Amino acid sequence: MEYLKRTTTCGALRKGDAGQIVALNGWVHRKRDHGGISFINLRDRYGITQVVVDADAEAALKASAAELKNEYCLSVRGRVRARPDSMVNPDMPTGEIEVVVSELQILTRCETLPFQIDERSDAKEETRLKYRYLDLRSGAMQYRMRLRHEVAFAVREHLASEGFYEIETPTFIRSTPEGARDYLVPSRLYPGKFYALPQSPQLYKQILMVSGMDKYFQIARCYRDEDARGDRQPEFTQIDIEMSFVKRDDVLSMVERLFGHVFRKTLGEELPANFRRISYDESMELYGTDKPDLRFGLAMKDIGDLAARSTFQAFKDALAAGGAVKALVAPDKADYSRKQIEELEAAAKVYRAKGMAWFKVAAGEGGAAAQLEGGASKFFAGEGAPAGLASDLVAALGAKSGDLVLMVADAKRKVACQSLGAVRSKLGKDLGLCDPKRFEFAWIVDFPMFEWNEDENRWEAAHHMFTMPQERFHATMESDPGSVKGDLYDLVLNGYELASGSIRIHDPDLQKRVFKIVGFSEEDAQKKFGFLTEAFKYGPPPHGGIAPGLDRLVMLMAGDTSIKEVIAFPKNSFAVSPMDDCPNEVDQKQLDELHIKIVEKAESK
RNA sequence: GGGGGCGUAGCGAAGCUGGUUUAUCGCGCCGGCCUGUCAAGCCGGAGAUCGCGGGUUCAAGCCCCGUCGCUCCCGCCA
Repeated sequence: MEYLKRTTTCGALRKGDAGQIVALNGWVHRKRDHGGISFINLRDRYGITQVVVDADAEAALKASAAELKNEYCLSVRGRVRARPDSMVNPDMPTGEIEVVVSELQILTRCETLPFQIDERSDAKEETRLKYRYLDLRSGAMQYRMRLRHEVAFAVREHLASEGFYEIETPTFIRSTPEGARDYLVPSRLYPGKFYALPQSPQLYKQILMVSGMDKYFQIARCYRDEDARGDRQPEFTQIDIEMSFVKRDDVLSMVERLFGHVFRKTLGEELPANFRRISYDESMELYGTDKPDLRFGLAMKDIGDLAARSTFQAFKDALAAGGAVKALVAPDKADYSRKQIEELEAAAKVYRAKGMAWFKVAAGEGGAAAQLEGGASKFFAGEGAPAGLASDLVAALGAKSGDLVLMVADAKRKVACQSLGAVRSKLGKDLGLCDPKRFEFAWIVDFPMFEWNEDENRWEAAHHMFTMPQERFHATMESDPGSVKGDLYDLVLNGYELASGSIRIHDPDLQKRVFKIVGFSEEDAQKKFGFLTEAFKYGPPPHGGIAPGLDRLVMLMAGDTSIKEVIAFPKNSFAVSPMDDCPNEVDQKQLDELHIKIVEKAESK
């Protein structure tokens, strides 16, 4: 049967349209049947319009209306009517009008839903993913998909305006070492050989610079076979960018302009022209992480000197072992219960802290210096503690009466910082300091170039092997790899790493030295990256780039905490798609063609 | 690889220390009433092998063992 095609959408009609005859297509969002009269909220992507089957409608029409259930797909024709003043719904954009139905077609029917499609639906993620097509009908998901589209569009708009070319790179590439596990694609034509799906287009974009493309970008799908997290999926999308003849600050300001445009266009939000910059070392010392949430302060302090004067053996041992003692002031939280403090300690222990010490600050009597109370106070103010230590500590922390002080010591400086940093994050959340409507960007710069791998007893690249070591370290690179800073930068937003990038090495000799430090022999380099080193023999330009994560960006803009919310068809935490039950077995014939044999894992115990 | 949490009707939850029960509640669903609702309202109804398997017990949704699934985190991963 020919269906009645819409003349407008469910979000379009206003008071001025009264009197018009219109046709609408959409889904029954809700129905209210009053016996004589019935109201149907008809929904499409553009909005919701109330359509009315009046009491004096003909019998056949009333019969059709009586049949309607949620999510039936309809076509209706009717006259737009201004609602009487008392019946205007100010919460609906179309609330001043309704459509009086003269013709109603049920296009398709809908079975009882597995969950309700509205703002109140609180179905489990598992169920939502299985019926993703229904979940995507909800207003919240429609908003997320629209925002994602608009962000991607604004990215293209802005980068094109700055002269970038969008260039596609292959998704079947050769497997390269380092980084995450690759997803592999077997080759039918070449038995025993495999393509890999790219973890990122890193090598291609550098080669495009050698090709003189000058400014490249791509909204690129990336694949990493690692365990999922709230902000991680096996496949995800990066706004991949690379530029020639630039230095670090050129890349940073380009990104500041890009994000400024994107936030202005999509959220109407004005970002600062420049984002603050924090060195990696400072970020670790103050916030215990390289991706601090800067919507709140609660910065940590180093109290090593003061802890050394205390009688707290655990602290002194940590310091003697070359570690650190870090402290954090929770303002006005002296009323925290034992249980609340234990919950904070649990957060610290996740990052391998052995414990968390604390004390409360109370007013001294008669204007005397502040008193320490409870927990570890006796080590600073008790018997045997040096006179004045307590007040020195309170002064150094800038604490006042009524504050709670939290401390973590560890023989490893990083463990102390990360653990108390986790406490800081939890405190920020618990105290409601993480307003999802606020966007606090920062650049983290001066990352270490190399990290010592304790298991393998060797240096490895903290970022990747093509990162430029900062020039001031070129002379001492081999003698002291640990102190070399790379020309590296991360963009962080509200506690998430939003982008990561670097200036790359374009000098083949320097590249060889870096390979050597991370134990990558010339033969290895030749075998794995031969095409790149070969390309770099032919006049490569100085270049650098960055790759903001589109999923995380949209997630934060939408106020979500999982990128699954802003991906149309995500995988669950076990890399499975519950809707289509993927991954799944394939036919033996397909395996045969690919020369692949499945070997059952032997039962081991 | 490791740790925390969860699994009770289509959905979301409650169910105390194992026992006065026929496993409770809200939404949804089915039937009826209702002319202005917009999370409509009122009356009635159906719907559950309490994830699965085993064990302890006079008695198990609740305790024990195993197993499957989901979720968050550490590791891993830029």
